[in-house]
Amino acid sequence: VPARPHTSNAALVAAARAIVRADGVEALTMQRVAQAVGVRAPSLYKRVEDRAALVRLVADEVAAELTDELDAAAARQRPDQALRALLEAFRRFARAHPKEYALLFDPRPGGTSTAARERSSATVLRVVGELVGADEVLPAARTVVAWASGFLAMELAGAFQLGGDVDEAWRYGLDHLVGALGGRQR
Amino acid sequence: VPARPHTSNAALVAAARAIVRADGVEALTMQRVAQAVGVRAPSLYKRVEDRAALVRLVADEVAAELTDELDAAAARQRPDQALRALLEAFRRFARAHPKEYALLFDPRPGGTSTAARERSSATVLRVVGELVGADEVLPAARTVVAWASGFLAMELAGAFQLGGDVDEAWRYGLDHLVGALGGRQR
DNA sequence: ACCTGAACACCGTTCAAGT
DNA sequence: ACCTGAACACCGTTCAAGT
Repeated sequence: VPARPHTSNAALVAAARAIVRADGVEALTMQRVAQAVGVRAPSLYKRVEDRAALVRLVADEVAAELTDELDAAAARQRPDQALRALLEAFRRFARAHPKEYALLFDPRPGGTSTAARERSSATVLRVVGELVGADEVLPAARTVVAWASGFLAMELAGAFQLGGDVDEAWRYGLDHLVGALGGRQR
Repeated sequence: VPARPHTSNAALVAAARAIVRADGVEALTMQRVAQAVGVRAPSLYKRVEDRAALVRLVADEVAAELTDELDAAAARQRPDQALRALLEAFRRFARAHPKEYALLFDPRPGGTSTAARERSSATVLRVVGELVGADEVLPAARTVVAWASGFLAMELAGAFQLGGDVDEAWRYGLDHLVGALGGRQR
């Protein structure tokens, strides 16, 4: 007598993501996911290799959404405005979904799949490339992403502890960085 | 009959740090520290509040060493050269002690004490302040630290996967950032 | 075909009992 | 004063047994 499924892969990922959204990756335990979908923990291994694979599924979903928002925001005419809009969208997403965003830049088990990484890289490379040209696009994109991800890691961790206006610091970095990459001319 | 100590606080921190250096924070378990200093895990709680406190002790030690190296490197005449030297020292330290460095920018339990944070902030603020002036020092320092820490988080995580020269990307960011903050005009 | 309880090897932490 | 074994409440994961 074959047993009927009590859950589905989609329900698994949805439950896992809800836990990450609420309490962060470290709260994503197999037992908690199992409880959320109405089975016992060992049953999850019928649907997913291990915990790291489940984390990866959530990370890929989040990465896809982030990429969509970056794409939409960067649909501007002038390259410097497109880059500014992309970076603003990046920060908006990170602040709106802090725990899910943190997942994307977490080096531990899980991490984003290479496919998801490539898709989001493509958007940034296109926008930065239009601003600085093909010769410099790779180092320029790395500079921009390093700054933005570093800034948000610190902002979300509450690492800006010396007072002052965090929005002002973001704007300052954005202005100087986009300016240095060629946003001044034209 | 009072029992004689089998270990010391210093030995505890030294053992904990050796584990972090070798295998990263996630390998720092109470049992492994206990084994390294020759006692059982429960005994550690006579010397340290809990695991997070032990992590913090290691982080503070690492932060102090990093600050020393930043201070030494930034002892230059021209502000732009001092900032460049400080950032090069930052990257050198991170690459020489990747696991210990990662501890400093890890938001999880532990983290650096506020005292250690203030000491390293002071160095960066002084150097950046000499370059951009008092008005802009806070946002400028945040821009620089965000970029450098973001870059190293990605470099150490192996997140630069599109090929190209990582050293070139670092130099590109350094040049454009220091340039944008006033390093052009001498 | 899927779900389960029981088990294993780990965690951090507490605490009464030893010396 | 310090150390210990035993215990508790967790983890992830495996697997034989159920339906």
